[in-house]
Amino acid sequence: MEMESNLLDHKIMGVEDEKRQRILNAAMDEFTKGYKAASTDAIVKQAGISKGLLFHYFGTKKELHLFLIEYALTAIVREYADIINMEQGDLLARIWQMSLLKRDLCNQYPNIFNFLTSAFYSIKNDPQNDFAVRLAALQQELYAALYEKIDENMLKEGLDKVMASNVIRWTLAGLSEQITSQRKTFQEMNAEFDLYLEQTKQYLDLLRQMLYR
Amino acid sequence: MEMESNLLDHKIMGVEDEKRQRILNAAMDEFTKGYKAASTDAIVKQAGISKGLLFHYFGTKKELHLFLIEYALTAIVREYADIINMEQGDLLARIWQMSLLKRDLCNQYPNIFNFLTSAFYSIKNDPQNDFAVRLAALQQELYAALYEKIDENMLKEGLDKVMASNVIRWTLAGLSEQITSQRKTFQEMNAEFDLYLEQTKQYLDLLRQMLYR
Amino acid sequence: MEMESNLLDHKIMGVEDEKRQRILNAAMDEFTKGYKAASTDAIVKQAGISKGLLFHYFGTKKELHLFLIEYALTAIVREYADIINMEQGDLLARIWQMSLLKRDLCNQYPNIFNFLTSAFYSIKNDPQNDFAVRLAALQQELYAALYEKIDENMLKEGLDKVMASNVIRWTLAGLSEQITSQRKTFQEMNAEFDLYLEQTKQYLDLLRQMLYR
Amino acid sequence: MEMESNLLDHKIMGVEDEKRQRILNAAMDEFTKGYKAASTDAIVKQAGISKGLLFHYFGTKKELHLFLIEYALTAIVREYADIINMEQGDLLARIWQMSLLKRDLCNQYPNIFNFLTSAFYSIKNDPQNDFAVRLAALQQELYAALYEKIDENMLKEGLDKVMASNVIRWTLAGLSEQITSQRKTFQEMNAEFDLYLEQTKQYLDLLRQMLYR
DNA sequence: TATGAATGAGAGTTCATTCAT
DNA sequence: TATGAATGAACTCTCATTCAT
Repeated sequence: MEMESNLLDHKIMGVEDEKRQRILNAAMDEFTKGYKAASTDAIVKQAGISKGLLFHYFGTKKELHLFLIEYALTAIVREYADIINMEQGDLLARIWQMSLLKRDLCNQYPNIFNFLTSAFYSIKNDPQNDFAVRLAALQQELYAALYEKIDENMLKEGLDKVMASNVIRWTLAGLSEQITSQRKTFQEMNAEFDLYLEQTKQYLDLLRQMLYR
Repeated sequence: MEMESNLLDHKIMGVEDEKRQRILNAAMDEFTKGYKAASTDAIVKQAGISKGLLFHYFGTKKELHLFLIEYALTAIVREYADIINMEQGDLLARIWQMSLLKRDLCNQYPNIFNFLTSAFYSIKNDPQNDFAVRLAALQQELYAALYEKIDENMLKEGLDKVMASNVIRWTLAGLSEQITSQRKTFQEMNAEFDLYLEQTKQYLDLLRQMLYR
Repeated sequence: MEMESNLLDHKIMGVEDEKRQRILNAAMDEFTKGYKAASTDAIVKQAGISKGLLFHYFGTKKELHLFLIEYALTAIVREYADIINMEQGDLLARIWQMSLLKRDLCNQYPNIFNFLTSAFYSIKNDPQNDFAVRLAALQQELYAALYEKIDENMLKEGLDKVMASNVIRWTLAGLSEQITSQRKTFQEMNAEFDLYLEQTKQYLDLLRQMLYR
Repeated sequence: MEMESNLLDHKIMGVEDEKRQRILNAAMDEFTKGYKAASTDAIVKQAGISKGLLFHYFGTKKELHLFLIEYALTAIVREYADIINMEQGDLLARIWQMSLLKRDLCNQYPNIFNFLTSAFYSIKNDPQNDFAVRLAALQQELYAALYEKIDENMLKEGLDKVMASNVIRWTLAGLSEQITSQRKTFQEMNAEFDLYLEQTKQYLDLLRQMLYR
């Protein structure tokens, strides 16, 4: 996962922290609607900057979108780096660690996961975008790093490793989507984070009973 | 599920079958990109009709979109009606029945499931759309009808009924999305349907082992 | 001079004559200011059409510009075709023929010569435009066809053929520019055409005395 | 020719020589593209100063343009002052003197003649610009001073004085434009200056034979 | 003086929608 | 019904100009 590439060289990285955060979050929020449906007007309005400045930083709407995707992926990879590198073969334990870390990430970028889901969707359906291939590869790599390092010996006899990790992944994804599907303000989200953790725990327990020896 | 409402009164229903099919499928294909990204030009081109005719039938792009959603939901409900009404408490068995029926549905409307997924997504993220509430309710109702009629006695002791059905639902959704994520032509899709069924069977078996007594 | 290429295949050629004329003339007028300074708003306003239609016909402002250049060159070549092909070695006589033909051309496209002068200028100063090379070649070819077929025996002893034709060309160009430099409405221009011819005749006489035996 | 007006009062004149030269030349280069096509960004970049400073000196892009025109005209008038005032009635001899002086002028302002040609063009085609009238007058005055003081007795019998000076002027203008039409770097231009002089000499000889007794 | 980040009016372009035929 | 040329509001993007430092 050598993502960090040259993100740090980007113009926007020279901007003061608080402003950058405002711009990136405004853009993530808006792009969650889908690339085409997102309006640069809405972004600058929410970020409290002028139209010109956004394009001064990012050149085009498309470049902004691609930058955001790399930025979000990088942020996640950085946040989860320890877990990714950990030798822990207990996938469910690793997922629990990840859930705990989510709070920090969502404090900084409340919409980061919804944005990425939407971005993968947008790009998948844009056949002209040759970035799609690279992005799919990155996503695959991230999934592999997060979900596939699983110790087969912990699973019930005869359980297929890949199928098991898929059931786990899809269940967690479904739960996550169910919870964020109701649009919330940032405060509400923070308030409910404990609820989210509680539910995650319950599903992880269920999956543990079902899949582990 | 009283979906059929007044769909039959719609102008398009008076059009000859083959042409209607062409129009609806062209629209589903295009709207799968997302509402905003879909182009009415592309729809009429693929359907082989004129711009004016499309708007003669549907009034506006938005009405076309909403009509399509109701139409697709209705088609699914009609196809699955027997299963929905069946007293069969074995959810996994019901899902298997549903999978078998999918082939017919996809023969008529190759893109119907992708379209609906995309449509729910588009509408969820469009706060101005007051149809969103009604649609979410319909979706919820359909999920309840399809996934929640489950005989508790078949589940392992102490297993929460709702959680179990969620795990099942999310797993099947994940599988479905994984398979259709590679864009295919219609012929390819048909060819691989058996593969899809085979995989579905394996996951259903796994879920059965996990969740049933 | 095989200019006519595929101009006739262009969308705009399918439009009714009078409207096409209006659009092309409006565009020539406006582009005479220079490419950048020309406003598509001004063009559609003068042509009495909508913004959308202009872009429906030509795609982009740049394509419109290039189309106009080819169109204007083609019109001139067609108008002067007989003269170009004529075996007449008396350049001054040929130029007089051309002057007489100008009236028809300017009746159809009042600004065609000013537009072309401006267009060559715009393109020469746009280093990114790879059309520049082809255009310069076309211009060169046209000049050669019009000005360089000169019978050396008619010139005074020892007179360089190329220098003589240059003096003629530059003098006529200077005269033409002097006359059109005062912006005129179409009616005025037509009214003064006889004046222009009169002056042309005088300069041709002068050049004849100077250069011919 | 009372051109110098209040140029010396202008802010820019207080700036150190070398820097002023850099700014004026950068602006001339850029404005040669035409007023609208010229970018203030490109000017400051080439001049090596900041955006703010340019506007501090000149107020607006338009003021900069007008200043440059007056500045360039003044520079030419100053350079040619002796020739203008000289009682020499031999126009061709005067033009030869002017050609020799051009080298110095082009050493200081490599693009000055191209800039002025372009500037006259830009302003002529901008009907809103009320400076156009005054500028045309200035240009006319300069032409009169340079080209029209011609001793009729030197011309061939019956030759119209004005027509003769026009032929001379237009021929020289055509030659000049032909030579500078190929974009050159400053070094190249300097290198070819002798070539330019050689050609000028040839055309002047030709004109002398044709027009003089 | 000198900077360059920031602005916003205005430009080119798109596309859902209309309407004469 | 059926067409597709025509419209114009809304979008992305540019660039002369301002201003806090």
